[in-house]
Amino acid sequence: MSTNPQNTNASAPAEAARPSHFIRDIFVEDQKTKKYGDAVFQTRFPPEPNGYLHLGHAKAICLDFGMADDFGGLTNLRFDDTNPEKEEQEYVDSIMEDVRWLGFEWDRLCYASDYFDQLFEWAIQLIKAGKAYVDDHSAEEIRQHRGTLTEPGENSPYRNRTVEENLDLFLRMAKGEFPDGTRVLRAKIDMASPNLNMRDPVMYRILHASHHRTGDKWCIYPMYDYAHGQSDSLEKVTHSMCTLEFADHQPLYRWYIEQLGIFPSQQIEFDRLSLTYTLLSKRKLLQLVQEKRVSGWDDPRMPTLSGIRRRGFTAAAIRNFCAAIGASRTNGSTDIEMLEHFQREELNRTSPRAMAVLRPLKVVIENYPEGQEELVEVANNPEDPSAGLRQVPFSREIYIEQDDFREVPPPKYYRLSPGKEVRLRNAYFITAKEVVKDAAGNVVEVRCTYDPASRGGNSPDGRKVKSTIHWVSAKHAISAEVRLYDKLFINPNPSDVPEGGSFLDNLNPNSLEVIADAKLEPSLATAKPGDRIQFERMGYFCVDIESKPEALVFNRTLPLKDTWAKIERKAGS
RNA sequence: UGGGCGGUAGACUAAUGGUAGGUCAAGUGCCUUUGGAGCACUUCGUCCAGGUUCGAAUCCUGGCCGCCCAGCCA
Repeated sequence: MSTNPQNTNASAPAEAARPSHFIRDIFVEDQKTKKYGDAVFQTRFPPEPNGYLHLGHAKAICLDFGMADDFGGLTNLRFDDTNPEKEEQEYVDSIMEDVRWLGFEWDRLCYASDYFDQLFEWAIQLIKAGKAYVDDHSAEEIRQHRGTLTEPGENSPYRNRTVEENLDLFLRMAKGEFPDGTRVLRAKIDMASPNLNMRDPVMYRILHASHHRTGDKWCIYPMYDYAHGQSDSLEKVTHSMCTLEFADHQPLYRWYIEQLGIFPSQQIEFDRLSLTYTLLSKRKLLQLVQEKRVSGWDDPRMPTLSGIRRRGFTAAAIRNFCAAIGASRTNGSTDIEMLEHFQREELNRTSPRAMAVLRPLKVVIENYPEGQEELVEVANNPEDPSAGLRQVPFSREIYIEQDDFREVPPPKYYRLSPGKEVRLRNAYFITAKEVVKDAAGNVVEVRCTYDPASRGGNSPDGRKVKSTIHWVSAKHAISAEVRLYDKLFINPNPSDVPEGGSFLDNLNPNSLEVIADAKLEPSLATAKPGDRIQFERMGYFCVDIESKPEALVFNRTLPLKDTWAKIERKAGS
């Protein structure tokens, strides 16, 4: 079946229960009425290999493969490669990788280009039946004859050519006798149809372009509408799911199938995924890549599957998210927080913890013996005792987060400040005594004392402390580059721009902050690309693909929820 | 303005003529060696107007609002 066992986490709880939605209802009904007899349900995921897959495709993939899985059916991966000018092998490779990463395996690998011969034969059949004709009009002339949304189109003067003449011309088109754009093959339907797709749609255009799979065999290529339904039909696809903008194409999808008398696949349209603060348009994502607004298709800020994978997102979280949003026919916009929720839910459960100080502030513990060091025992994951324990070195000089000390604490600030006591996680209670400042008046060091009796983090006298902060022993710390990623856009709807503006105006100038020299606990020295770790109190991170043992690089996947930041924000506003 | 498709809390989504429910977000409290996590509680909704019905989010009529369509792209 389609779920790839390599990508399912055996220890993970069952994925979210399948909520009902209208597509599931159709499957249930078709199963009940045995609409397709004893044949198993067949679906397909039909990307055009002209870009990288993104979260919108993840929704489609989960629906195509997920529905088939749930009903004992099969799913094909089919590349919709009818336009040689935009399609490349690089994209087909990335698409296969992404589908598998998401956790799915196709039954058959197909290409629309596999059907070029059959499609050509069917075109001849339609010509012979008087249902298709060669039009000598230019693209411009065809457009002029198409009419408008409110006015019918006009018949082309070439519409009534004889079958013989159409056949001759079409064959010569295929032989390469005519230059690009000089003729097309059109279906003869109805130029007065209120549905513009039915106004004698183009079936074939002349394109002297090399195709990534068929090479130079063809110089005419079928249009999407002429290829898609028949491809579905050839693969015996029972449920052909696509997005809402194709609803107007359904009459044409059915027209070709009916005229040809072939297996009747049914098209079902659902709403495209729209996410706040996120752009899910291949064209615009391509622009970001080409204009180098991001480092590439796999920039961790990109909503591409390769981007969020590099960012540290997990396939299971994306699947759970897709299950939660379901499918409908309403166009709305899902809060990005929903996606982040499912990601945090999984990472909280599965990520080992470590201590890392992103913006170091030196702390000297004055009453801790000079030269002394010790190992403290720390849980790898408090959510998962089976993750075990590790030893973390402690010594007289440590780093804490700059944010965890305030010389003048604001109200409700529980962390370190002069005279206040806090707990160093898994280590000791310390009390701030005095600060050391540089010439500019910045605090560069905090002098503290510790309570030797509080080892492990509890005082025998039962004394409570308001806050626990993380730390790293200065002597043992390792350095790493940490990349803090934030939303790529500042506007919930990146496409929402004033007249004459561009979505680029909504780019978040602070979407990436690089910390060159973060201080990490030494256990992180062996972290490998792809490893996911929670830096305690800071967020979920993963080791970047560029990371090397001597030059570690961590990406922030998501910050932890930050209640203090919320309090501060409210106090500030 | 022709055609197609839709409107359920701030967001997404159930309820298929019979108690408007779930998730996210927001808020309050509890708990806590991550201001994390967890737990409990709370706020907030059927686009409008008529009609059918014992009963309407659901069916009917009429409005209003939103999205899609005039590529030899998919």
